[in-house]
Amino acid sequence: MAVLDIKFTSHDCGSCPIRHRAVCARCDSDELAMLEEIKYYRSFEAGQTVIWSGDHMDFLGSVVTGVATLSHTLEDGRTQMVGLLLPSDFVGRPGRELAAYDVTAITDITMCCFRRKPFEQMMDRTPHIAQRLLQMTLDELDAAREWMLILGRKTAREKIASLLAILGRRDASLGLGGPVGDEIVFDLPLTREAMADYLGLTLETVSRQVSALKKDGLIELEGKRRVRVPSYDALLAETGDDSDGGLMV
Amino acid sequence: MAVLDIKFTSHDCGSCPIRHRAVCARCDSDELAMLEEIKYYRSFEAGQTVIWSGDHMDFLGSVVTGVATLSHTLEDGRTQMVGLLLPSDFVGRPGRELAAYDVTAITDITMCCFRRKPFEQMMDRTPHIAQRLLQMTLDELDAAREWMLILGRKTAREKIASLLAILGRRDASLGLGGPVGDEIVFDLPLTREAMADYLGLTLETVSRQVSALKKDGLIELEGKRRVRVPSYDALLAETGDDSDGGLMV
DNA sequence: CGTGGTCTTGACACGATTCAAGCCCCGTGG
DNA sequence: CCACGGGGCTTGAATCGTGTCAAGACCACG
Repeated sequence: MAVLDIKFTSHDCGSCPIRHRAVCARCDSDELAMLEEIKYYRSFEAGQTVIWSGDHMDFLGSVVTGVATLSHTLEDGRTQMVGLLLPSDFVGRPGRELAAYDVTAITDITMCCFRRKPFEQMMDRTPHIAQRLLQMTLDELDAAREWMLILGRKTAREKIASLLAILGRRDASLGLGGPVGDEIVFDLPLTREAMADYLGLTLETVSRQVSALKKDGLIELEGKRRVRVPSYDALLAETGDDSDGGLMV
Repeated sequence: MAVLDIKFTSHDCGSCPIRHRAVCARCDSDELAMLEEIKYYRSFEAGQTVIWSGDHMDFLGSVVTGVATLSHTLEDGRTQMVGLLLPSDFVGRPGRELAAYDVTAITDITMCCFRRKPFEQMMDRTPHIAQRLLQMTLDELDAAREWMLILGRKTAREKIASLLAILGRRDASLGLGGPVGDEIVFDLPLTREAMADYLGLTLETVSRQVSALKKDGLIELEGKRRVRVPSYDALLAETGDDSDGGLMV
């Protein structure tokens, strides 16, 4: 997490760490200047709720640093995570005033927030923002569908393996802990309970299956939150996906 | 299904039954004329596969009549439906050449197909199409997230009740079988197996829970495929969602 | 050194799956 | 006209995986 935990304080889009991946990725300098007019930063500590489902949202925004979650809760307390928000991910839906999900910071986070009305007006005028948002939304939809397969059809062991594979793939693509053979190492930004809410399991089952994968030599733990995967391919074989990798993008 | 089963043969967008809900909804007459240039119709019979995951797709398109599904299959045969495509729903992803999911007709269907390349060029030029596609994609993402909650956290009984509530809500919104009290009646376009693939269950469990809901008076069946719900509110109470209706849109 | 949060492990219960048998309905062919 | 066959569906019995409840370990922090 070291890289992601740096508090981002500058107000200059030019030096923003998510400049080229967020909703503003395609904007030119004029458009960025307009965004600077309507944006502000907010920070939340790990564990804080950013927004409650049903709340009025007067902003839309991007996660700049840290990790947050989107989740649904049933009245009896069962909760299902429906989105894992990493740096550059977008929060809120243009045209919707009331939040549809709970948003919770699970590490300390910084968000870049745009005032709703001017942002929506800007979306209508500058296609670059809408184009990028469409691309990001299509990516999220793909991720949601892969996730649905995990929730609906995989065993507990396959679910854990899939989650670790997804997190590992992401960190590998960021170039943290470069590839040595197909070994990968990464930090787990989720508690056992958050993993359970992601996967539709109980935290006890998560704990048992993590232990089982460890016993079988598929993963090693340094502390509770740092994971070493000696063979990424061996891990993939435990996900139940097609042998070609499964995680088509 | 009577209304949806009508074969649509005209090539004139003006009289198209999904003119105002599909990806072309915002297009003006000039834009429609351009679409007419690059479109063609295809029909598939119930049970036919429209596209296999991994196939090259040389078109994008909309379901005009009938019902189709999007699904993932694991190598050992477990399958999870990840999309239920109703008239006006869009198939394919701009910029992606290879299909990511299997598309299957579950009733006879008609599709309005656009040749890929010219459609993608047109998307870049005319914001009306991209705007509408963004809106539709955001709706699908919401549906996928509601679906994830169902898959991850609901019991078999709640899953069945939720699916029936979703299908009933849709048919009610189309004004078929108008509201009498809160009774609704609708056709079930899905087999027990398709319902199972939707909900991450086995077909036996689906059958058992449908029987249980029937025994408890929450639904009545006329034949296997026509459902009467005497009280929609009572059905909602079985979904496990918040009492306020849960299905926020 | 105590406290609280997080995680692990065990024993047991229960809900969903699996495997199997048979029903219902409709279309086909004798 | 009826027998036959098959697809879709239902139901039962046994099994298995995951959830539930409970106890305790580990670790950071005051």
